[in-house]
Amino acid sequence: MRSPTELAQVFRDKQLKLKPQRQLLFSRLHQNKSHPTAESLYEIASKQMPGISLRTIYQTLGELAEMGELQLVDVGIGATRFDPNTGDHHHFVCESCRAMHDVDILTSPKMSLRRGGGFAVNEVGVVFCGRCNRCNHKQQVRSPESQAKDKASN
Amino acid sequence: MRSPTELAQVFRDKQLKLKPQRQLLFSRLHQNKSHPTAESLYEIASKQMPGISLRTIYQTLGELAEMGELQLVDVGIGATRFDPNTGDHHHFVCESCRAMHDVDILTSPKMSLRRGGGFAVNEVGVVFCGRCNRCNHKQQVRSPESQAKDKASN
DNA sequence: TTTCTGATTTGCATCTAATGCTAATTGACA
DNA sequence: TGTCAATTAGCATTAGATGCAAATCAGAAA
Repeated sequence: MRSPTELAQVFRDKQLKLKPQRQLLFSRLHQNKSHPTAESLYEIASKQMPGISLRTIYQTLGELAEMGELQLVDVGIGATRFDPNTGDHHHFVCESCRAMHDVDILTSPKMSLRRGGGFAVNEVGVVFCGRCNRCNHKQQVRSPESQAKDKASN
Repeated sequence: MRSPTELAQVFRDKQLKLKPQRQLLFSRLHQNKSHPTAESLYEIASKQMPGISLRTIYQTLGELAEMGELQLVDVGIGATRFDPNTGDHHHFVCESCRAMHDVDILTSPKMSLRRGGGFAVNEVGVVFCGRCNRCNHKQQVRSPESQAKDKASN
């Protein structure tokens, strides 16, 4: 995703308005490596701009995605994640805390270009599931409360 | 997934009952390569057993998945698919008709075992997106009605 | 600066997919 | 045949997301 300043220019060029809600989201998303959901962005944005609507978050995220500024990542568990890193890469998801991390591409180009069974492949998504570093170090039996705590601290 | 007969035995051994609803689902799932959703199984099952509950479909699918007889495939668009092929393989999804097809594994074992960035990887899911054979041959502009028709015929 | 207008925001209703809960039913064994 | 726990089915509820319409407002034009 481009910088907030660059995005502002893009929006101006397209005759789109630069409301403070958008600018806030631009800045919260730029170089954000946490793969936030709409809800988590809503919480973050609400701190700076109480009263901002969740609907607006969805709206803006959708627009940015459509403009190719954001990558949508949906691994099937929970909500869609939004990734400002639009380069060629894949994702690791921790089964325990659900944190998501970028994984630099390691599939061979052949894999992406492969045609098999008559399919024309446009995209290849690879999702690695497992336990992240942090969760690996907490191997004890965990209470649901402490798991909830984990989740909240992401 | 094992055959309906084998499954019946497994269920008996576990003191689980063999209601006709279950037996129907066993037979509809066995060697089913269509990657059905709960809803689509519901439609199919309803034809043979009008009045069967969608809740029962979800229930039974969940049990079979927990027993390792079914693989859950969730690519983030629409509902979870259920795959009786529990072997090591991946999936192709057609962006146009949403049909899903098995793709025999082509990731190297190294990829599955890989550890990177401190992650302990348990599973690697690869999803290929594109256009299937059939949809590739219908490149004309399509009306929403004809697309709906496609969807219904899966 | 003021006016105007269409883009944005927001709140609410709605939707899909799925699960929780409970009363009623029933398979299978004694 | 009777018993009882497993199962079913219906209904409520949830999470995540989108559709819609009224109110608001950024920014161009006057």
